[in-house]
Amino acid sequence: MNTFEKIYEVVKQIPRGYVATYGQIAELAGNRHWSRVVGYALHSNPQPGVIPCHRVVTKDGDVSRAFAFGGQSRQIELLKDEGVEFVDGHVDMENINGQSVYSKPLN
DNA sequence: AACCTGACTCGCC
DNA sequence: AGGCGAGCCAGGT
Repeated sequence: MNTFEKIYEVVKQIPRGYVATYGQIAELAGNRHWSRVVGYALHSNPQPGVIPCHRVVTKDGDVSRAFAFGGQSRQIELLKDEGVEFVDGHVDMENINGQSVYSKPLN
């Protein structure tokens, strides 16, 4: 399984209402240094509709500025619609489900 | 075929 | 405290 495959697997397992950071995904995929690759992998987005790339945010909880899916606003709306708390235009990194962001087990 | 760049993040200086 | 470099992979020029 190549790097992209792993990344996609991890991203696809992000539960609704949660968000994951690039670093988190990279780490779960194998190496935390893949954060950059994670972004690129999502950029390719080979399987739209299957890979919830809108649930992936930066470590600051901000959506990617180059989100080519309808704009950051669109991504934020989607997340809000899933129950993700937003504060000042970014994901509430401290209060999602009472936990810290996406601390759910990703296996 | 080699080099550059890109949806990132962390550690040093 | 802010800025810069390093580490990863794939696709385009």
